[in-house]
Amino acid sequence: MAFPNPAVHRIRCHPLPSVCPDPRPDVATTKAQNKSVTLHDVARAAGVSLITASRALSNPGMVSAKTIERVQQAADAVGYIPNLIAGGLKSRRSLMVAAVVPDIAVTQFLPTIKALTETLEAAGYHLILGQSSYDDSREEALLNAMIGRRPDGIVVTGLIQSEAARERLRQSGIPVVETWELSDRPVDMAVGFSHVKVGSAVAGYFLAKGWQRVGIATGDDRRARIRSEAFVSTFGRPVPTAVVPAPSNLPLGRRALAELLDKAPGLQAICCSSDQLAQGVLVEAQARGLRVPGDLAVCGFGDAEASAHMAPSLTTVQVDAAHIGAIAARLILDKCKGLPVEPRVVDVGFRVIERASTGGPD
Amino acid sequence: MAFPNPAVHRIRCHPLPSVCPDPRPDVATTKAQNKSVTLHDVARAAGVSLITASRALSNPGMVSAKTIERVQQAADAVGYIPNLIAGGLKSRRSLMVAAVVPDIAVTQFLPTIKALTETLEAAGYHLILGQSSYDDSREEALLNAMIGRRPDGIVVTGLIQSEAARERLRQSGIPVVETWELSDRPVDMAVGFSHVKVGSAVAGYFLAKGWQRVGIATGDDRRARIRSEAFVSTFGRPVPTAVVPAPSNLPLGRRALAELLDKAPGLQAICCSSDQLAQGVLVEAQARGLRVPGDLAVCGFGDAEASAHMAPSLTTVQVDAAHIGAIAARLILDKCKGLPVEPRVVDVGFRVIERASTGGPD
DNA sequence: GATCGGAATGATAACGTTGTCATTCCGGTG
DNA sequence: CACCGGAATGACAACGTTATCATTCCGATC
Repeated sequence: MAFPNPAVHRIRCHPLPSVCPDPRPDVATTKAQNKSVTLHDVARAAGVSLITASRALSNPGMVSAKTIERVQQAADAVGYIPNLIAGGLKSRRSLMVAAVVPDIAVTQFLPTIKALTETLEAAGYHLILGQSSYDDSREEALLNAMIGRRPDGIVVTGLIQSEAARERLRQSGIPVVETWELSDRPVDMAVGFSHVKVGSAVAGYFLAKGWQRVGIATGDDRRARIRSEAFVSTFGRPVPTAVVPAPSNLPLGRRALAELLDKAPGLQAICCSSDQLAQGVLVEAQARGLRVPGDLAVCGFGDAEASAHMAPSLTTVQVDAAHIGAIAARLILDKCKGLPVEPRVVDVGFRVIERASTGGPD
Repeated sequence: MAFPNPAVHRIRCHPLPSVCPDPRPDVATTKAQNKSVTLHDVARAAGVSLITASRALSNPGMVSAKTIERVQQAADAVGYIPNLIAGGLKSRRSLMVAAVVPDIAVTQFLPTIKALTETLEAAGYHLILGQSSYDDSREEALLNAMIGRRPDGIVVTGLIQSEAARERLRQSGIPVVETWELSDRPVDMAVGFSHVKVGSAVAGYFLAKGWQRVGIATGDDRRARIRSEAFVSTFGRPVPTAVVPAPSNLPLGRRALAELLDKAPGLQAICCSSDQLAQGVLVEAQARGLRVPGDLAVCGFGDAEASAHMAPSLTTVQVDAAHIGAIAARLILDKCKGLPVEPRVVDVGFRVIERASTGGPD
C-alpha cells in the first residue's frame, strides 16, 4: 500500500465540518487573492459578533472560555492572520519600534540591536531598522520618515544632533531613547556612557604606563572625536593624530599607523577609536617588524569578539552593548505600559581591559 | 599617585548629578498628545478638500501646480507628518519589507541587510528585522507574525524549511525572496548560490593541493552542513569533523582545532564553514607552535573583512553578500510595481580566493 | 419579588488615509 | 450655440480593526 501523498494535507482553508456549512468554491479563493481572511470571516465561522471575536483573540479576559475556544478554532480553520496595520490604526499601538544606527555593518552596535530585537520580540514588538550613514541630515530625514510609521518607540544611536528633529520627536509624543551616549538634555531618555570619561581613562592609563610619545588613530565620527579629544586633554600635550573616515576598519587601521609613523617616528603607543582600527594597527606594526607591545603598544575600543584572541591579545575599552539594547527596550516597553520610567538617563559605564598589546596578561 | 581604578566606571544606572534637574515643564505637552496633526488639518489650512490635499502630497500629477504649492506650505506650517499606517491600510501598500535572519550578530549577512536597507530606503521603503536564532519553528512563528504586518515583501536568509510557513506565504500573496541559497522550488523568488558547489569546489582545491589528511570544522546550521557534506562527498573518503553550534566564532574555532587534533593528529589542512571559525583555527594552530600553512593549511568561508589582512592571510570562499541584498530588494520593488520578474531564481555564484593560509600569495 | 451589579456580548462609530466614482469648469470643435 | 473631453477638484465609501457605550442575562441581595 502506498504512503498517502503528503500534498493532500496542503488543502487550503479547510473548513471544520461544524464551522463552514458553506461549501467554499476553493478555486475562487485562490484566484481572488485580493480577498484576504478578515476577523469578519472568523466571527461568522464562530457564530459570534465581530467584536467578540476581536476580544477573544486579543483581550481574552473579557470573554468566556467557551467562546474563546470556539473563536480560536474558527481562526485556525480559516487561516486567520490578524492585520496589525488595521489594529494599529485604531488602537494607536503599532507594536513597532524604530531603531536608527549610523551603519548597519558596524559590529560595535550589533549586540545592542540584537538585544533590542530579542527583548522587543518577546513582547510582541518588531524592529524597524534605519541607517543614517553618519550623516546628521540623513538622520533627520530618516527620523521624520520613521515618525510617519507611528512606532511605539524610537531608539537612536548617539544623541540626536538636529534640533528640528529633536523638537519634532518631542512633539510626536513617541518615547525616544538615545543610546551609546549620555546627555543632561536628552530628547526623552538615554542609555549610554561618557565618551569623555573613556578618553580620559585611556589617557590616564597611558600616563600611568609612563609612555611619552603616543599617537591617536581615530574615526571621524562625533563620538570617536569626543573620546580622542578627551584623551588629548587628559594627556596634557599635543598628540599626533591620524583621522580616518567612519566606519573605521582594519585596512584603515593599517594606513593610519603608516601615516602616524610617517608623521612621528618612534611612537611608543597608539590609542585607537575602535578595535577594528587597533587590529589594523597591530597588523601593520607586525608587518613592519615592530614588536607589540615591546616596540609599540596598542589600545582599542569596543572589545570586539576577536580582540581577546589576537596575537597579542588586544587591550581595549569594554562596553556592554547588549545591556544598552536591553535597557533601551525595557524603558520603551515600560513607558508604553504607562509605568513611570525612572531614571531617564542610565549610565552603563565601561571598563578598561588590559591585555597583552599593552603589556598586560594574554 | 595611584592609577584610578577602572572598575569605578562600571557603576550601573548611575544618574549623572547634573542630569535630572527635571522639573520638566512638558507635562502639558505630554497630556495634549492625543491630538495629532492629520491631513484634515492640512486641507483646512490650505483651503482645499481632504482628498485634494492627499493627492497634492502623494500623487502630484493630478493636481495643479498652484494647489500643490499651497498644500505643501500648509503641511509645513502645521507640521504634518503623513500617517503611513492609515495610508497603508487603505492602499494596501505598507512600504515595509520584512527581513528574517538567523542571527543579527552574524557579520556574514550584514552586507546583505545593509544593501537591502539602502536599496529599499531609496525607494521609500523600510525594513522590519527579525531573528530566527537558527530555529525552524521560531522562523515559522516569526514569518507568521510578519505576515500580520502586511509587508510588501519578505526576505528570508536561507530556504524556508517549514512547509506550513511556505504554504501560508504563498497564500498571502506577498512577494518572497529566499536568499543565500538556491532552490528549484522556491516559495516565490530566490537569490543565492549553491552550497553543494561550494563544498565541492573547496574539496577539489584540497585534492589539487594533494593533501591527504584533512579535517573539517563546521557550524551545525543547515547550510554549513550542506557544504561540509559536499566537501566530504567530493573528497571521496571519510573526513574527521568537529561540529560547533551556530553561530560559529573565533573561540569556537580554537576549540574545534583542539578537538580535531585530538581525534586525528597530524592533519595537513582544515576546511572551515566560516572565516570566524578559520580565524580561530589559525590562532589555535599558532598557539600550538604549528606553522600555517607549512604544518597546517586553513580555508574559511565568507571572506570576512579581516581575513585578507590576517597573518597569514586567509584563503576563503568569497560570496557577494551585498549583491544578494541589492538583487533581493530589486526583485521585490519590481514585483510591487507590477513589472514582470524574470528570472525567479538568481545564482550570484562564488569564488575561491587563495591566500597565504593555504600557500597562496599574501 | 423587585432591584442591583457584574459578566458576557453586541451595535456603532471611529482611526487617517486613499480608491472610486461623481462633478465642475474650461477652451476648443463642429 | 450646443457639445465634447480633459483637467481639476470633490463627495463618499471603504480598508480591518478596536474604543466606547449600550444591552442582555444571570445570580445575589434586600
